[in-house]
Amino acid sequence: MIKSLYYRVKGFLTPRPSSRAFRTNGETVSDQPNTPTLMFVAHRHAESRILAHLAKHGFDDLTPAQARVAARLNPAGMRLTTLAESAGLSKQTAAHLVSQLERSGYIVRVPDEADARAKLIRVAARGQAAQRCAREMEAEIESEWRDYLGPRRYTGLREALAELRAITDPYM
Amino acid sequence: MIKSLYYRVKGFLTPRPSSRAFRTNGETVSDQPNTPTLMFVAHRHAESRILAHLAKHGFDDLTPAQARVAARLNPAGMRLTTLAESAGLSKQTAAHLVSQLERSGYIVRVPDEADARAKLIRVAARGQAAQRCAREMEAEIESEWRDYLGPRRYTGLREALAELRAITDPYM
DNA sequence: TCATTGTAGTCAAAGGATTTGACTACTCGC
DNA sequence: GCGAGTAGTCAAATCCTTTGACTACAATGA
Repeated sequence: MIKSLYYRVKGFLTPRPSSRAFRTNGETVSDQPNTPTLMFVAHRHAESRILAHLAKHGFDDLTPAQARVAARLNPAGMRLTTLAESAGLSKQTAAHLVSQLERSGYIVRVPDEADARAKLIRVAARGQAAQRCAREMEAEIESEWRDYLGPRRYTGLREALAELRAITDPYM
Repeated sequence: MIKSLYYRVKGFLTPRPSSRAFRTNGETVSDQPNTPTLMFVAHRHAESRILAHLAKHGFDDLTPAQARVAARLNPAGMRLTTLAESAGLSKQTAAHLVSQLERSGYIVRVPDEADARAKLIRVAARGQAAQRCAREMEAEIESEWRDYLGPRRYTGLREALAELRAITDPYM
């Protein structure tokens, strides 16, 4: 028996409500996509809520791609190539988004003392404010997830995802 | 003590190796991003491998966005609106991608008997072949992840993700 | 020292993806 | 039938990403 398709109700193992097809208006839709797709769905949900939260607090000039790349920046400063690699973008795409973020006042580019070819991308005051704003919603979402799954399972989820980085994140 | 930052080695609780900063060439990079970002990283890895696998087997005219939308189709047929909603796209974007997929022979649009306004998007033979091809790599990735995390933790990951759909997937 | 090789970042053009707003055709409930 | 709502389309504008070529500086080793 495939255990994961069942759950416990009043002491019995019962098919999950989600394991039926739904929307049966002439079309049928199978459920439980593969694991990567499940990750995509949850990520998209979180991202759009964070973006909406930012927009509501005055950071309404951030596009999704800009926000995604800005989320990886730390105050200490980062090189473009490192940023691109960590965000999974080409240097050109990263440079394009960084230029937009610079124009909007979220970041600044300063020379890198250690290497005259390089520049450090630093989070400006406005960028730090945006990061704080984003972190508010992130915390809210994570606590919703923790409440829904329970602390034990939520921690397990996070740890499993963190460890998967070792075999999925080319930046590591 | 924050438990999740520690792991068990030879009976002791030890800081995770990943909880140091890395890339210390003048820049520092903090690690362990938030949970949604961890999901994003793993999903991106899987998606690009699936796309590469498809390209290697003759499905090299699929763009990422096309593949993402095609992955949600089932052979029974689906309406555009349903597809758009399930993929998290606007109707217009979905229609655009579906037209491309139709031109490339992956899907066909047939009238919906139940509603003269609607059409059913059906996966054509080429589309079914592509879906089989994609599923090969999906299975490979899932089994790698299972091997890496162990069956127990992998199942926990999958179940947690599946249950999160209830509060993150507007389509459900 | 100087030539070679490689890395950091930029420019520009092309194409792909997505949104916005307006529109037609059809359905459903009253 | 009539009004409100739904399924899908058209077109324009914008955003995102890739490709290829390029400049400037760094690191290596003869």
